Amino acid sequence: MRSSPCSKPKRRLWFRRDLRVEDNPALAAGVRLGEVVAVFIWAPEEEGPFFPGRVSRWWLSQSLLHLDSSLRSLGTSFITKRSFDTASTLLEIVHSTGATNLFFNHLYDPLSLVRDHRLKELLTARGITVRSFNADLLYEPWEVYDENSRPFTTFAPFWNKCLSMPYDPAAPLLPPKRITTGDVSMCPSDTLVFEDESEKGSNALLARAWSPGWRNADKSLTAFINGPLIEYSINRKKADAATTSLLSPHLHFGELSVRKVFHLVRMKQLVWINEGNRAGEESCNLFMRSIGLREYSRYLSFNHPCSHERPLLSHLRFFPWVIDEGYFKAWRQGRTGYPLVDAGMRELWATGWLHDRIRVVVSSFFVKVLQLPWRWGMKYFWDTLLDADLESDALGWQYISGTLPDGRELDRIDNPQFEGYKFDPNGEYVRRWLPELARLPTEWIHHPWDAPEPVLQAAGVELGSNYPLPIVEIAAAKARLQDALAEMWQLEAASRAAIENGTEEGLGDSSELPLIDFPEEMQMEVHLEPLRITNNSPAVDRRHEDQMVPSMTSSVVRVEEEEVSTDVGNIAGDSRQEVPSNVNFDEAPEREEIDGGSLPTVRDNNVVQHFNPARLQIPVQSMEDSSSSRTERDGGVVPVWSPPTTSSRSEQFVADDTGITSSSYLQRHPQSHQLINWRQLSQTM
DNA sequence: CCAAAGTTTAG
DNA sequence: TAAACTTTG
Repeated sequence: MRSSPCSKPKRRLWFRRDLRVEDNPALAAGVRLGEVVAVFIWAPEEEGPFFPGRVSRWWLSQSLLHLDSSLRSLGTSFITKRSFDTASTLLEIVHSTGATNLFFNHLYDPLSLVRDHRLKELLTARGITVRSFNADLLYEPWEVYDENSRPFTTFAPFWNKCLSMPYDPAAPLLPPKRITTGDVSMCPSDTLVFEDESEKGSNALLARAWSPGWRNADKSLTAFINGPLIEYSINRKKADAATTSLLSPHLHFGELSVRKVFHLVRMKQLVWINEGNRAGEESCNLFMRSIGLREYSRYLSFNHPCSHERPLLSHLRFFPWVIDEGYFKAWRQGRTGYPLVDAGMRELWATGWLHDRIRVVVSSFFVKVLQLPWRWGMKYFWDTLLDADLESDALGWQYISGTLPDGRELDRIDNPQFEGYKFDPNGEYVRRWLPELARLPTEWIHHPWDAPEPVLQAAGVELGSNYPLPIVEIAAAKARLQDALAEMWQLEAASRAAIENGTEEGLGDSSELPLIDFPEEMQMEVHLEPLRITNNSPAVDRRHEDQMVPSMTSSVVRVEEEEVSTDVGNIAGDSRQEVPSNVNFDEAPEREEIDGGSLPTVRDNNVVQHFNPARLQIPVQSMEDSSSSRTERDGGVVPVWSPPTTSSRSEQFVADDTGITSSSYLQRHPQSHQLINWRQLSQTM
């Protein structure tokens, strides 16, 4: 009965961030149709500045081991390849295994959008059938549109729409019972190295707290749903308790299917609704909302692929960021003088983890009090977080920075002292992570600078010596922020006027300037006590350019013994900008229908993109272009990701008939609702 | 019933 | 911080 090997379709299955065998549509499709060769390609240099950080690489390595053993026990081998060019490596594997098909699951970060499209063209041109699937989202970004068939630009209506779609997210697929392996005798695996010697010690600690791998992810999900979920609505505000799901790293690497999460949580919710358990019901809503934010981050990334490096609201281009690496360093080290902020930063450093609320606190402090460029902070998160996720982190930082239409107000400064008493009322969190303040009474724990001298003495705290005074006073930060915003609006107005007058070189249209790189070695002298800024401090160094992230290697000092070393940033310091490839999207077809499946594609008729991963420049889909064509659930037709049109109408986030009343802030600054005009940008890029 | 005062909530 | 929602006089 066996057909000859030649006539049997041979699938190649390309794993990326879908490291599971359960509910993996690409895997399921492959298994259904023939022999399968499973592949993982490690080409981190292609990620440009977003080379994974130490903890993230550790997780990946563990997850791959786990997947490898699953695949082997199902009957197939798992090929791993070290590569500097995914495309050529894939071609190589295709040839050496005689594969006729390539299956994989979608990714939505800007780099993958471009790379996957290019790969598909490349392989299709060589007679390989390529199919791609949704394994990462409840609904594909191109399935969710508003009543005018345009993409949503704010979260709440987006999420409402997701929750009221005419069809449910696909039900999870069971793992295959057995996988027929393809011939891999000509395709040896490379041994992948994810850590260097200096990182081993720190990584060993991670294994005590975390268990990567899809089966463990599944266990964590079950444990969460049967445990903390019911109290989630109450507990999620506490910085110090393990009451969140802790699923984000599992989700990032696709060890866990969000669709499974969705269906299990909803089943639980129905039970609680039946029991009349309001808190449980609400907990499910809130938890699913945070899953929704993850969905939205992909949605935004798909519709605005530059969101990881450029503000989505155009006026933010004119914000005069404070360029102060001393601030940056103090923030990273947890030496800002604000206990809640510092505790968070120490926890992040020590564990690669941070409670969601604390992420908001430290990033909002970073942007609003220190006024450092948000991309620096995002990069540091990227390097240190176990669940570092480009789309989610870009969404978070843009939200905090006020560069989203529904983000935090630009002129709002949260006071870490008050937030401290809100999220850590007893100071336990601060005491855990700041041993130098451990003996301070709760009354003063979140504002030691106000404490009477005898109290400080009794607690062994010497401000300015073993714990810093506030690096910037809140009142000074407020004043400074007002100045910066005034300057920003002035420049924005000037620029608009210049453009209207046809004086093309609009004043300070800074996003067109090259991003400024920092010198490799920074001669910041190590001041244990960073300069304090008060109301009468001299002017700070401000710049409008959206700067590159400075190298963190050279500037981090050991302040505590437990700070192993600064491997966190060492990758960032390497020069790995050498992955140039010119991408030309000229030939993209209008509509893709290849073996029933296709992936999001990028197309640009006018411009040959010089694709430099270190600085992605992709023309962005305009609101008007959004195709409204519907997608079938699995492997259906996908709208081509279209280029900007020539129309120059700028997108508005209107707060009109939908009943969103505009705040006084918005009345003063209506531009706060206006998306950056990507079309204009892309024409000059 | 209204308005003021208090409470909650936001990624 | 500030807006929306709830409680109270």
